[in-house]
Amino acid sequence: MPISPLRKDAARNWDRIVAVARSLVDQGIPLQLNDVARRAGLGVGTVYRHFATTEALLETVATPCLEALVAQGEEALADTDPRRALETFLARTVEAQVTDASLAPVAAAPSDALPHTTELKTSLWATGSALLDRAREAGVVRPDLVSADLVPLMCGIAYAVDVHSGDPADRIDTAHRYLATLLGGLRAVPPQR
Amino acid sequence: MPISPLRKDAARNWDRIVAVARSLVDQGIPLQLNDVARRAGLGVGTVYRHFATTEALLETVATPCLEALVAQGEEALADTDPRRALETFLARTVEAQVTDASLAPVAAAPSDALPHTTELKTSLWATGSALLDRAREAGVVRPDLVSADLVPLMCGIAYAVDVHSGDPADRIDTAHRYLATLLGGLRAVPPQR
Amino acid sequence: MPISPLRKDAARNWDRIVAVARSLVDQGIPLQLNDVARRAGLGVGTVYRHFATTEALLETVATPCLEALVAQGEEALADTDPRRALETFLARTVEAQVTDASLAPVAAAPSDALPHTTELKTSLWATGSALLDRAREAGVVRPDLVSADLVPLMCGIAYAVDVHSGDPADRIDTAHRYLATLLGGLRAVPPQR
Amino acid sequence: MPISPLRKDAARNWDRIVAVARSLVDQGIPLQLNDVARRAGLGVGTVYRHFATTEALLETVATPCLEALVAQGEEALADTDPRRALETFLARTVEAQVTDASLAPVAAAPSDALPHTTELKTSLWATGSALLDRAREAGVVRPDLVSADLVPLMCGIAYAVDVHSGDPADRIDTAHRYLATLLGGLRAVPPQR
DNA sequence: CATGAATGAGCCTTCATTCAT
DNA sequence: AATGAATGAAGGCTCATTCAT
Repeated sequence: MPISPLRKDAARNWDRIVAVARSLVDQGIPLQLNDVARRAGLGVGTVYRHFATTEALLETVATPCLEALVAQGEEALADTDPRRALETFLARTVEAQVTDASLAPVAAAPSDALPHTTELKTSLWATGSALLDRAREAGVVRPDLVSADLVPLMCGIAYAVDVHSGDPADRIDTAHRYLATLLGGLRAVPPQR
Repeated sequence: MPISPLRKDAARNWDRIVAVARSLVDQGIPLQLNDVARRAGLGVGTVYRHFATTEALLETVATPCLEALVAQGEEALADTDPRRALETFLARTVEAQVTDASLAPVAAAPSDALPHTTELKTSLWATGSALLDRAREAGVVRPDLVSADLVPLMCGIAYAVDVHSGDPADRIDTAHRYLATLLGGLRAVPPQR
Repeated sequence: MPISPLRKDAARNWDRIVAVARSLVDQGIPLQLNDVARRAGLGVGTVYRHFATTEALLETVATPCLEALVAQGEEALADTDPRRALETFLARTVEAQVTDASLAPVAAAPSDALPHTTELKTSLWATGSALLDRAREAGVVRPDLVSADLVPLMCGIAYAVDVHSGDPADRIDTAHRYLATLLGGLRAVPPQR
Repeated sequence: MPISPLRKDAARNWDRIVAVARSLVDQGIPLQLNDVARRAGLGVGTVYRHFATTEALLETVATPCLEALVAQGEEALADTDPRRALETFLARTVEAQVTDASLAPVAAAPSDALPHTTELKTSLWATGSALLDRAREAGVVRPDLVSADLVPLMCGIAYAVDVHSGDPADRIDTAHRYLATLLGGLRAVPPQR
């Protein structure tokens, strides 16, 4: 949502822009501010006023979903079973990524256009980190995986689902299958044999 | 290498182009046929004559590496330990991907520019498939992973390594760590608890 | 200062705008009304209400300096030595131009945005003209230079100083040197030889 | 002229571009590569291929004139009268500047787009410098003017002529008058009084 | 009076591809 | 076969000015 309260008409334009961007993202069409402006029936300048860069717009599109994930992270932290807490949280994470095309690029980006995005990502990272630590201490995950690996691995799974590219309806199932496999390996396996 | 025998000068040009492209790929510079032509000291037309599209050139650059992987697949098939065979083969696969920037896009592409690329990829797929089947029959991998998942998962790991983006020298280690985790999960784990 | 009495708040805005513009001019940043508005913490409309064009604002910024020059012109007219009167006046003129970046464009402009600017420039022109005439009658300047040449020559010197572009601290010295040279030539030199 | 020999058609385009640019310069219309392309009936890319920047095109337009000046510099150096040599050279210089609008910006620019331009400017500077030194040694110019002042002063005169802005036909006369004045001052004048 | 959102023409630049030489 | 000039659509971004609130 816009940082400072906007005039009603400006707010309507802001909404339109984000809506158009959302629909483009959903159709897999790359965001271009000129294009967004045209489709929204607005001048380019208007779009640039609201979103200085493509990234800023994309992050704005992704924000609601990131916020939902943050909320789900809170819930996971409340779960007393360390393994279930971690696994549920990661499941929500990959589900979101394979469901909403705006997330993957935002998650993988090394830097953010909007401070708010950074806050959300930091919060998510902290949650994941806490959940992983707790699980590790409980001895339910292998000890050589660290919190800095969580984001790459989740992005990797989402990417794998993209590469798999079967029926769009199967994306979530595939994601679950891949995550389950990874989680199987994440469990504290003594290097067998 | 070029499919049909070329005149000697044409062959030299072909080599130059591929060499330039290889060095660009290694430096992380996106391939552009104009650019390649200039750096190779050739006309654009010459480059287009040899490689109709950027993809064709990229696949050509990737070919030796794919061929090496095919050879390693043969070796793996000769290994009598089903699990070790599979795991070794997958390890070679991800190592190649994180080492050679030309592979990831070729591996992930749903279609190929060159028939030869398709042959190599098909061969690799068949090898992976055979190794996976054998391992599954031996009961050493979980039964819900099918051969169509191998490529996506390997690409996913390579992507995860990219997202991790630490010291380039650590890429192989990171790749091994991620693969080990996945393989841990790949092992025939009874849904615990 | 604003022509007609303004409401107190309007006057405060006017002051802010001019102050911001002055600081921009001093930093060599080109005036843009949008930019000025933002830096002044005002709406663009407010700035446009006060100053219809960039030129109007620039002339307003230049005004105090022009007024000071007019005053110095009065003093020069009171000097009984015709040559010294002229030379001192011209010295003040170029010093002002190389010191205050708002002057050069205003001085060189063939037309003005503000009537008051025209008045000041006319007054300065008249002063220069009178001083030149007096000097010419006294036989201390060459006869082929006319009052219409004074402004161009002073602007030319200021421009030459810009082109010279050495240490900013040397600008005045350079200007003096160039003016001295010109004045040397201005003196009633019989085409020697 | 183009550095390496061009194909006939390319040469024709090069000529067209330069001709269009020349006519724009003569009409006082600012050069814009897109605009030049349109007027020349060529694609933008063609213009960009020949001239990477506006400055490069402008310098190309100015080149013949600069070359002529260089030639006149050679002649001046052959003149045995130190004062006449210097004064004639400077006269040619300002005449060129007020006659050809492409010169002033090129002369005043602190850096050049084309190496050839730099060569020409360097050569001119050296010539002016030599002529000035010779004149100074002969005691016919004041000692405090150095070669680094020549370019600024010539540019200043040209600028003064622009500011004067009378009948275009009078520009050369005005330039001569201003130069004569300056030269009068340049002569070795003991600080009189 | 003040605001500042909206406009959109206008400029710049890149690059994949074609085709005359 | 080789060349490389030409093309021009496409995309990015800025900024002076207007006008609804």
